[in-house]
Amino acid sequence: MAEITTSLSIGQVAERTGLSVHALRFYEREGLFVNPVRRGPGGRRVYSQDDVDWLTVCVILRASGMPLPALSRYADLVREGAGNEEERLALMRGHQAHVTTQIGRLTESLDLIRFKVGVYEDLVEQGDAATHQCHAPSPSADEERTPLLGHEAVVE
Amino acid sequence: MAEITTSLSIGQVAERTGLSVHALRFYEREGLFVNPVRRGPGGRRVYSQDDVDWLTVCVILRASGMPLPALSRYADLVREGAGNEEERLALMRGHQAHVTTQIGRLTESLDLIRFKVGVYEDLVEQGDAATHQCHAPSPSADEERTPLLGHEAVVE
DNA sequence: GGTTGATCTAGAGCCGGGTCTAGAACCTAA
DNA sequence: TTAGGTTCTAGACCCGGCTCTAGATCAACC
Repeated sequence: MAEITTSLSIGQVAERTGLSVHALRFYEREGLFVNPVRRGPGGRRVYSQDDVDWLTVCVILRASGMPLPALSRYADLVREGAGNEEERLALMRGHQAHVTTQIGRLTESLDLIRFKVGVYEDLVEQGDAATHQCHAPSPSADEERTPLLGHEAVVE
Repeated sequence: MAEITTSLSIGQVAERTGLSVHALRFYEREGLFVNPVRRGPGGRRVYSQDDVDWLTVCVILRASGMPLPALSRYADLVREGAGNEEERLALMRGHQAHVTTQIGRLTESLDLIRFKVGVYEDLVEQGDAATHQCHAPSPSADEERTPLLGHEAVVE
C-alpha cells in the first residue's frame, strides 16, 4: 500500500508499453482510452498504472489485427460501465473468429512455404554435390509441376 | 494435348486468382511477374496458365504477409533461372520464420481474447440470472485484477 | 540565468497496398 | 451500325496507422 496512484509521464508509458509517444497521443485522439488522460501542472499528460494495463491489452489486440475503430468502440463500452457485456462479448467473439481464421490462413500458407523450402534445400544440396563431384546436370526443367494441397504447385 | 497454351484475358485471370484487374496491372508494374506479360492484337494483355499458377503462389505469399518488394525479388530470382537457389532458399526461410512467429503471436493473443470471452460469458450469464431471479448484485467492482499469462490482466 | 531535454499542439507527411478515374481504343452481337 | 462490355494508359486518390515537424512551453540542473 505504499504507492497511492502511480503517475507516469508519456515517456515512461511509451517505454513500458512499447508504443511511441506519438502513438500515445494519437491513440488518445482516436478515443482509445477508457478514462480521459489527466493533466499535471503545465498541461502535461499524467498516466496511471491502469492506463498502462489498458494499453497493454490494446497492444495485444492491435497485434492480433483488431482495427482502431473496434478498439475505440471497445473503450466506449468499457467507459459506459456495466450493463453492456453482451456487446463486449459480441465484439470479442468477432475478433476471436477473425484471429482464428487468420491463424488458419497462415498455417495453410506455411504448408506451401515449407514445401518450397524443401524443394530449394534439395536443389542446393544437389548443386553442392555437382560442384564437388563435377557432374550431374541440373534436375530436368526449371519449371516442373508437383501436386500440393490438391491444386498444382509450380516449382520455380 | 488439346490446349497448346491457354491464353486468358485480364478479366479471366482476375476471376481465377481473386485479384482485381487493377491489382493485376499494379503487380505487373511492381515487377511481380516472372515473364513479361504478352500482348495480343490491340495491345491487350494475354496471360497463360503458368501466369495464373504463379499468381496463385503470389496470392498465398501475400496472404501470409510477404511484402511486395520481397515478392518482386523472388520473381527476379526465378526469372534469372537456375543457379540462385541458395538465395531463394534464404528468402523463403526468412518468410517462413516470419510466418511462424506471426502464428505464435496470434496464438498468444488468442489466449487473452479467449480469457475475455470467458469473462463476458460469465457476466452475461449472471446478468441473465439476476434478471430472471430479481436479485444478485453485479460481481464486486467493474475493474478487478486477474492473473493471466504471467502478467496481470485487467477485466474490463 | 542559461542550457538541456521532455513535453505540448496542430497539422503535414509517409508507407504499403492497392483502387479509381478519365478518355481513348477495341471487340463482339444484334 | 450502333451499342455494350472489356481493356488500355497515366496518374490521382484512398485508407489505415502511424510518424514527424515546427514552434512554443516547461522542468531541472549547473
